[in-house]
Amino acid sequence: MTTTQTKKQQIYEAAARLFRDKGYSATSMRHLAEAVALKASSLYNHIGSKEELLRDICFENAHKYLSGLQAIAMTRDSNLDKIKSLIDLHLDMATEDITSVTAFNDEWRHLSEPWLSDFIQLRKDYEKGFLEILEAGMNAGEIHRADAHTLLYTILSSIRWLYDWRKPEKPMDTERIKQQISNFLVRGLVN
Amino acid sequence: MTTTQTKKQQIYEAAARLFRDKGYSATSMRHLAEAVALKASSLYNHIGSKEELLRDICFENAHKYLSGLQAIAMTRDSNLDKIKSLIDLHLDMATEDITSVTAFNDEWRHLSEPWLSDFIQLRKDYEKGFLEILEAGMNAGEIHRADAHTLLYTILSSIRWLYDWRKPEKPMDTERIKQQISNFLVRGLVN
DNA sequence: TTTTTGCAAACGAACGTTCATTCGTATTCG
DNA sequence: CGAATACGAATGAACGTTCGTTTGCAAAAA
Repeated sequence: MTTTQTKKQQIYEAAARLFRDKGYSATSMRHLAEAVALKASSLYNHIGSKEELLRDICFENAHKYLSGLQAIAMTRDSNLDKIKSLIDLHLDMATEDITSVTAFNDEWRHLSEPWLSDFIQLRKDYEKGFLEILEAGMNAGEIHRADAHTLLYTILSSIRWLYDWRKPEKPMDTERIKQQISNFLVRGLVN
Repeated sequence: MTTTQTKKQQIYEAAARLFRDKGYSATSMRHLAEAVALKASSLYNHIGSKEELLRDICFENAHKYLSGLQAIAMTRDSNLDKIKSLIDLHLDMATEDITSVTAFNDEWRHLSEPWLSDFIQLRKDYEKGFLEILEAGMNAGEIHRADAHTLLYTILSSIRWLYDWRKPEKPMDTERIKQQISNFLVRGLVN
């Protein structure tokens, strides 16, 4: 059974993919319309504006990351296990929705005020929560001591290629790749 | 003594910075002109076109990476030491020229044919050389066995935040950060 | 019938670029 | 020397094109 999508959903998915492939600025409404078999003017029967598309995509993903972080933070797991869960969260988001994550990492800068400030605040909140777990892990002797900011950004960046990589030359086993990345990062962290 | 720059050099540097901050498509010639205290039409006394700027920046960096790789590959170092040198190469490029590296990693996709194909070929060559060293390191038992592509892309991505990160809140000790990133990655690689 | 959807046409704005012209400063020539 | 010439650099105006978006109206769905 192929799940039926509303035209609005189709537009949002096509927009996310185009924003990823060409970037927000290089994506025109006429291109987007073509991707969903419409004319540009018809798009406005379903959406408000081009920036509204970007805005919704960015904030939807930001909230996914934040709620994922909060769920992990309130468990009773060890700090190392929390970090492993966070890495898994990023890997899952990257593999399950390879289009939208780029918006969260790259295209948000094309937001205009006041949403730009709002988004930056959400990102800061996320980083703060992640940093606290990293530092707690260091204080507990679970992970190698280093500048937490450096570790955080290195971890976040290292997963970017998964949704950034455009050449699906082989449908490689996603689970295997995820585990290898996780292994690699955790080996670099643990004491 | 402040070294005197030609207007052309100023334009290229401003362009690299704008391409990094706003992206190629969102950077207008009128913006760029303002950044070097000119009117848009005056830019064309010094440069050929907007895309020529992108092209030169992309290929200059691509060749820097490739020559760095070749120099490292022909040494008699162990494979692990070669990988350490490659990581250092990326860290050095990222910290010494924080503007242009983005072009190499992100903005090259806005090139048009035939330069786009040429650039992709250069990137493939680079990846091939890096992969060979990684695989040799695995065969020699120097680094942990895993899918080499996965390791390569994870390493390359993990360094991106250095030139991507826009908030120089503290002038943190660059050498310290570089060493911590290198430590983190090498710990994840070694057997 | 009322509401939703699609489209052609058109809007002002911004885009990269070209053009004729001007200004200042060297270089050449009488 | 002074006058004539050449040239690099900067500019405002305008070009054709594309941009995001609006409008008015027809067809389809409810």
